[in-house]
Amino acid sequence: MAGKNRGIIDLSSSLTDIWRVLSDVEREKLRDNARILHFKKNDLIYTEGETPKDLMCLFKGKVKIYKRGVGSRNHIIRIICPVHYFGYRAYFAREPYVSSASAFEPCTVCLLPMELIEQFLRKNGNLALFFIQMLSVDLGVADHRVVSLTQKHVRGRLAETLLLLKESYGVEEDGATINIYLAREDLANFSNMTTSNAIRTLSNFVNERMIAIDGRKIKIIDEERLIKVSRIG
Amino acid sequence: MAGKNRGIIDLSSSLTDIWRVLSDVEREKLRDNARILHFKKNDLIYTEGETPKDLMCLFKGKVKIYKRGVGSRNHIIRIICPVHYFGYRAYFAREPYVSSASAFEPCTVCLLPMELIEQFLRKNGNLALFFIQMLSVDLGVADHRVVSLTQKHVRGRLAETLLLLKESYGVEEDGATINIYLAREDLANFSNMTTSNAIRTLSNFVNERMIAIDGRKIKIIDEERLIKVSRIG
DNA sequence: ATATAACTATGTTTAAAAACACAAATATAA
DNA sequence: TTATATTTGTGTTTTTAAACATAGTTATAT
Repeated sequence: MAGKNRGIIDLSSSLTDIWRVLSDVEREKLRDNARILHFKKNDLIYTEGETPKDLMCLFKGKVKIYKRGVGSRNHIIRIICPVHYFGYRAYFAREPYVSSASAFEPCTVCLLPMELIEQFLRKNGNLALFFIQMLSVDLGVADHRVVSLTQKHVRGRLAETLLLLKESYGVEEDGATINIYLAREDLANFSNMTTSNAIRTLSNFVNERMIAIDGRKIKIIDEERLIKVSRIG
Repeated sequence: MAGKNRGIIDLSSSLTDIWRVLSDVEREKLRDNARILHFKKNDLIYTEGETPKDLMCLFKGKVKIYKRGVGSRNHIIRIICPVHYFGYRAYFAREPYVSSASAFEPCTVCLLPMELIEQFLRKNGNLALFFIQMLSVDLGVADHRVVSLTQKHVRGRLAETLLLLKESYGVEEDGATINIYLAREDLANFSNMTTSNAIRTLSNFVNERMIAIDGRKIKIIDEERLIKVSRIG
C-alpha cells in the first residue's frame, strides 16, 4: 500500500503554508513527528468509517476525495493537487471519515499527527486562521457545487468541470491542454452524470469545436463558449 | 428593515457557546460592540455580493440561507434556528457573501463585529477551535447534501428533508409535528425539486400514511418508513 | 505475445422529473 | 369586506438523463 521514508524531503520548503506560521519549537516538534508515505496509483489513502488521525499534505501526485452514494455510485467531492492539505475536516468535526481518498497517480504524502496540530493551533492564532480560512473556502466551494450539480444540465455541469480542472491544474506548454488526465468515469463522477453521458457530451463538445480530445488529454479550444455553456447551465 | 436595541438581552446567557470560552476582558469588549437587530418576516438580513462585517447569532426566529441558482431558481443551503451562528464563512474566506439570508419568521439577531472576533480567536485557542469545529461540521453536511440531492430520487430527497427538519427543529407537544412551518416552495428549494413535485410527493406520503399534513404543519406518523424511503433514495 | 480486463464509444429504450396548464383554496391588503 | 395576490393541488405533456445493449479500443498482466 505505501512505502516509508524520512528526512530526505525538506519539510520547510514543502509545508510552506504551515511552516511559515510556526515557531522554531513547533517546527522541531513537527519534524520529529512527520511521516512521509508513498502511494501507488489507485492506492487507497483512507476510507469512510476510519478514524482520522493525521493531517495530510500532498507533496507529489494527485488525490481524489470521494463518497459512496446511492447504489455504490461514487461522487468525487474534490481533487487534491500539490501542495495542499486534506484529511483534517473529520478530525475537527470529531467524526469518522465520511469520504475516501485515493491516489490518481503515484503520490507522496506527508502525515502530521492531528493531535499535535490541534495543540499548536490552540496557541498559534495564525495556524488557527490558516485552517479556518481553508475550511471557509472549501465550504463556499461546496455550497456552490450543490447548486451547479443540481440545477445545471449535463452540458453545463461538464463544461463547469472542465473549466474547474483547467483552473486548478493549469495547462501544458501548449497553453490549452488540461494538466490532469481523468478517466471518463471520474469525469462523470465529478460532474454528477453517468459515464455514457460524460462520453457523449464530451464528443458533442468536440464536434462543436469547443474542445479537442486525444485519449484522456483534453484541450480547451474555445473557452469563451465553454464558459457560456457552463453559465447557462 | 430592522429595529435596534441594546442591553435588554443578557448576552452571557444567549451567546453561551462563545461566552464560555472568552476572558472577562474579551466579554467586556464584545458587550460594548454587540448590536441587536430585529427583522420582520421575510426581511432580508444580507444578500449575495455584500461585504460580510458581522458574525451573526440568531437569538429568536428562523433564518434561511439560500443561493440564487440557474434561472433565478433558489436553493436553500441551510436553515438556522436559535441559538446558532451564521454569516461568518464569507468573512473568513475573504469573499463577499455568495448567499443570502432572510427571516422566515420575526427574528432577533445579535451582530458581533468580525474584526473583533478574528482578533479574539488569534489569541484564544478555544474560540478558534469553536469556529473550526462549526466549519468542519458544516462542510461535512454540505458534502453529504451534494450526494443526497444529486443521487436520490424525489421521494428520497423529500423524506430526507423532512427527517432533517424534525431533527433540527424538534417536534411539538404531540411528539410528531415538526416544529417549523415551511411553504411548499421552500420545502422544494431545500430538497432540489419543483414546487409541484414537493406538493405531489407530500400528498403521496400522506396517502401512504407516512405523514399527515394540516396546512403547513407536517406530522411524521411512520418515521421508520420515512427513513427507509430516504435511505433507498 | 497473447489473453483478459478495463475503458471508450454510440445507438436505443425507459423512467424520472420538469414544464405547462389550470382550478381551488387561502392569505393579504385596500 | 371585497378584491387581489399568493399558495396549494392535480392532471397532461415534454424534456432530460438514466438504463440498457453491444462493439471497438486500449491497457495490463501473465
